[in-house]
Amino acid sequence: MDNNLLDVKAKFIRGFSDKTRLQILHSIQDKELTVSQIVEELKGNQSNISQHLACLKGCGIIVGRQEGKYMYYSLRNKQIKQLLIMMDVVFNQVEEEVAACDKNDQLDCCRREA
Amino acid sequence: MDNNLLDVKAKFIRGFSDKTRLQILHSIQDKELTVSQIVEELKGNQSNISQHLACLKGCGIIVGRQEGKYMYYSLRNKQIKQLLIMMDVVFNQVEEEVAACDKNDQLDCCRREA
DNA sequence: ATAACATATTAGCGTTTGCTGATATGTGTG
DNA sequence: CACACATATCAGCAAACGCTAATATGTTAT
Repeated sequence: MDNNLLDVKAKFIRGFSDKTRLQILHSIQDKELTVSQIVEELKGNQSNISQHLACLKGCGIIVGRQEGKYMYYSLRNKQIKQLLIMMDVVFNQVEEEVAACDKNDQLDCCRREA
Repeated sequence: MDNNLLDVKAKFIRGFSDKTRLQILHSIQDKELTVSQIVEELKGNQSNISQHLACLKGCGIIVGRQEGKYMYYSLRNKQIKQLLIMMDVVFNQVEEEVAACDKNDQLDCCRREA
């Protein structure tokens, strides 16, 4: 794969790799929501959520649709939803596997502090 | 979802969100490889690759198997491979979609410098 | 035009990340 | 044992990230 494309792909995936963004994605998994609705749902900070939305949009993961003074966000397409579901499934699987089999092979990515 | 579990899930996904790690995963997608084989294949730095392997292992994405003085790494299970493939497919789709339809909605995640 | 609301953007910060180079650990071999 | 080789870990640094608070932009209603 083209070297630069690989960078873009990494950035694409990084879009999914944050707790707040995962929460946002979950909240709009099946319905469009307004920024303020998302802020409300996550009990988050407006600026913070807005930045994460910009990130997700920049990654191609979500799309925005302006309607009046509201901005509605939703997943870009069905495949993104499927990917989210699959990430979930595989993650849960791995979690179980790790918990059940390898007591010494804990999930604790990179330099995760205690 | 439990708040902490969501953090772990984010870390899990973060495992996939780096160019070098994507390259490593690609190189061991269908076969086990030794650290030095991976270093060779990516033309990378041994320390660097080793750290990325530790990260991938900590994320539960890959597993290591020692054999003599060699350490063989491979994907943890078939589902990880499927997830990788699906990430690929969805990413390519999004890329096309963005390139074809929304000239103004460029893929350029978060604060990606020029 | 002004006011009120919804969202985006900016600045500054502390933390985390990824890299390199040096060093440590581990494993087989003479 | 000493030695070579394979891998892991550490230290230090620069860049990227995520957060908050403040401010700017945009949209509707009065």
